[in-house]
Amino acid sequence: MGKRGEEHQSEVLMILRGADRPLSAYDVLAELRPSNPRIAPPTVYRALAALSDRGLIHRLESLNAFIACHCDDHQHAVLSICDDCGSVEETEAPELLTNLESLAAKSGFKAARHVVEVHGVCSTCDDGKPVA
Amino acid sequence: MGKRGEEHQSEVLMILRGADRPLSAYDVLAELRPSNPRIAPPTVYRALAALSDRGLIHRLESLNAFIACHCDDHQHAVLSICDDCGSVEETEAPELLTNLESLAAKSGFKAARHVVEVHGVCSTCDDGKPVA
DNA sequence: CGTCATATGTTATAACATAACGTGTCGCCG
DNA sequence: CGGCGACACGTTATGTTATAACATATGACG
Repeated sequence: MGKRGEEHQSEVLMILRGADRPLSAYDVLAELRPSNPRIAPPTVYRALAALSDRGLIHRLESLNAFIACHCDDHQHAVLSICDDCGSVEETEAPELLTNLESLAAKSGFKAARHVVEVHGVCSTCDDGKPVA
Repeated sequence: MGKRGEEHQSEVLMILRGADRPLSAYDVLAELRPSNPRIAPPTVYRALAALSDRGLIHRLESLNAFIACHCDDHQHAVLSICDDCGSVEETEAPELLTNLESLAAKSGFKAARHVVEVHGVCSTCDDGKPVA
């Protein structure tokens, strides 16, 4: 089997980069199937976990879905999720996340990982309905 | 059937208040079963959704689980989740969340709901292993 | 060349969540 | 008072997300 794992990772990354919205693990699986008919969920999840560890994708915890990362600073990204069109914006906010850590640290909590997601309506969708 | 729904809500709230760790919807279901043998998942999810709307419980998106809320300010809570013992601390951080909103607003995004969760190790667990 | 450690593939199932439909309750209007 | 319409709740069934457990392939090393 050798390096099939890494090949899956790059294939998954391509798929996510080509998507204009978050994809679930099973969405990715479905896109993988044509070229890899016998692929199974654990393979996809392993590839997603590895890519996430390497800082190449974000997992959207509140959506159970994934997007390719476009940040310089993967660890300090804030994700703005449009509940209307499903698009996601990445914003880098190192200061805010530092504040968050120090806040937690006040009670002796050692932060290792952050989940910062904002749900709302993106500017494009908001323009479509300025009044209501 | 009348008010059975609200009765379920208060029973669910009691269960969550009595728990010292986050409970999944199915954990709650299991605790409801003895007194309500025929209860089904949608009933539990409806009760949880209603309690969440009312600001009485938090949903932990990164855990797919729920805790009772002890905050004054439910909307502006930050949740610190110990990956070691599973305990969760609620911290109120209205300023931080205001900053978060204005950050998102810079690109025209209208925030409606936040998910701010920090994973790490709580002070109690950290004391247990000061070196490693 | 054997065997051990590790990564990957595969099967099966566990855990989480909701769609869709049936049924009871209540208010409203005749 | 009785029927009927709206809505909430219960129930069945199923869809979606995730991982445990085991099988198999690969490569390192003696």
